[in-house]
Amino acid sequence: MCMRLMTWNINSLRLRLPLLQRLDAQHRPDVICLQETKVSDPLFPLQALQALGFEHVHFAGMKSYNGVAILSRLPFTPMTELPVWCQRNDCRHIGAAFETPTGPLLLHNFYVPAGGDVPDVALNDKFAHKLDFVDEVTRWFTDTPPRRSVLVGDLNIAPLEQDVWSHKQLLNVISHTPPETSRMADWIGTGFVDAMRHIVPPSEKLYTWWSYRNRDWRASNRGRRLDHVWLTPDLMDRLKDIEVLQDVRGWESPSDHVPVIADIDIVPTA
DNA sequence: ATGGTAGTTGCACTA
Repeated sequence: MCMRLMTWNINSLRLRLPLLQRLDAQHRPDVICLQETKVSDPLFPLQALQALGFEHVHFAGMKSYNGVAILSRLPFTPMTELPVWCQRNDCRHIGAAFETPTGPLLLHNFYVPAGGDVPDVALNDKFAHKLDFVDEVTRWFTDTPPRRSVLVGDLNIAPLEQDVWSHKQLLNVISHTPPETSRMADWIGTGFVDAMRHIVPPSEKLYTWWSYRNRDWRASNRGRRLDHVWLTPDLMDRLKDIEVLQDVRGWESPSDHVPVIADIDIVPTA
């Protein structure tokens, strides 16, 4: 038996509820981690999600920007002792603790700051915030090394050459600059494995995001892998498959990110 | 060197 986990930057939960319903019907995820819900907590569409079968829901949202949510058919305990990153309560991280037949499983759902346009911390506060955010998170995982953990989300960094459509042309474009990719290496180095690249070799192009600003995203295919699934090594033998749902980018009124599904076996071996 | 599109909001901001 597998836990089917989906992560998706939905870019407005209320606007794209119909897409979420369609995804649910087609893929039946047990747990969904959403980013950029863009809805304050009092306006969160809890009943619509519970009607889909997600009885257990944890969310942190604000007006207009950011916002993360975990929707689950399985019971979990929300993490309540997580740090406030960069002294801002801007709704970029929540977590959940599951009990499985093979032991506990901790789930982190992150929305890392995008970082603006200019890759210079002296000129761009948003870029400075992005780097500071990753530094703080890295320090925290260094101090509390992850065990039996899954970390997913829109991390807004494409770390490898084949995670972008043109390594050379994007080296000075935020999401693929050396200060970002080196920080991501340090972050994952606190104790995670890049599970997507365990399934799809690093020599192959792999994207989860295509800009709205390209007229024909499929023809130009100028994508980036900004969304990630990381597992601690003690869970890697439980990873059965990962799938990037690229077709969803071509659905009616899509998000600019597509969902990623991970199947994790949670039943004891004989 | 620039502009291209989308969501939320309220005539600007973020991505």
